[in-house]
Amino acid sequence: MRVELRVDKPYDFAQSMEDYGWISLAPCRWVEESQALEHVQQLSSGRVALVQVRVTGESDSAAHLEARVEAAASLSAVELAEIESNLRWMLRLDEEFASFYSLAAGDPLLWQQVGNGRGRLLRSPSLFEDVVKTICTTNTTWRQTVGMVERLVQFLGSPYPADPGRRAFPTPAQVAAAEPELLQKEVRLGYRGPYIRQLAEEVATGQRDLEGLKCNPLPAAELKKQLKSIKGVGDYAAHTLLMALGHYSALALDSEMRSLVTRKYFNGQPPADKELLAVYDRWGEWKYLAYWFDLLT
DNA sequence: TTCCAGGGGTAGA
DNA sequence: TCTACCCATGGA
Repeated sequence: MRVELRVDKPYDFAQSMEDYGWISLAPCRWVEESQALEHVQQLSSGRVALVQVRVTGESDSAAHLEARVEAAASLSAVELAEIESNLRWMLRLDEEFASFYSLAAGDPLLWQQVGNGRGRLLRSPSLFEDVVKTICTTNTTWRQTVGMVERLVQFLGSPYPADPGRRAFPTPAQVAAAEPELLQKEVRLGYRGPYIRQLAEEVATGQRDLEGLKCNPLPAAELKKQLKSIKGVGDYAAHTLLMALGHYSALALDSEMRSLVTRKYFNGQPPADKELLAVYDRWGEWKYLAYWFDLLT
């Protein structure tokens, strides 16, 4: 089965996949030989599919992608539509970057980085998955983050029938049903375990509508307030998640940003946070992306 | 041993 | 609003 996807140019698919660490987190995987994003998805029907996305061509104004879908049995039109919608969200194919590009065009160094179509940073199909992954990046190393997410998927996610070693990201109900001891001793989430389990419970019982925030017209400040009401989500995580929701006006200040900005703009002398953040003031609504590609430069 | 990683919760001022 | 202190885990 196949799903066709179209996105306005400029768009550099392979580079965009590489640009955000989520590509290294289960159940995502980059397949070098075929230059494809591989992803295991559990659909609302409960069925699990293996999806491979790659570029097939381009026209004057658009890039064309194709997703090959494999599942135990053939999927319904509704299920394929869900996969298409998941992929459009994950790759941000419907986000508008024109004003970012026109601003970036005024900065030769940044333009050199993003002009060919970067900026559509990878995200997860559900906000639940992005919140959990983001909490797993706090106060730890990237290496441990990769391990925590991998074990969450392996211990709790539903298997892809044809290759049970591949699993989908666990649903809120699956995480909520997990024994706290499993999250602690096997998944090794550390003190994050109770936060993640509590969130899963809130979402699974309908107490918290996370996915409703995805297409919510609320201003960023209000979204931030709701995100910060999740235990384990502070300023850094909330700003990372605002980025996931398509709001780039807030910077996620972490040890990495601190060290980059201190080195690059303050001669190695650590500035106050206010001063540090002010470096990107002129980018207004696009601060996050301006910083992100400054980091990758 | 101690420190600290792509921080955050809590209590006390 | 700001500050100290605590929090699991694992590598340096």
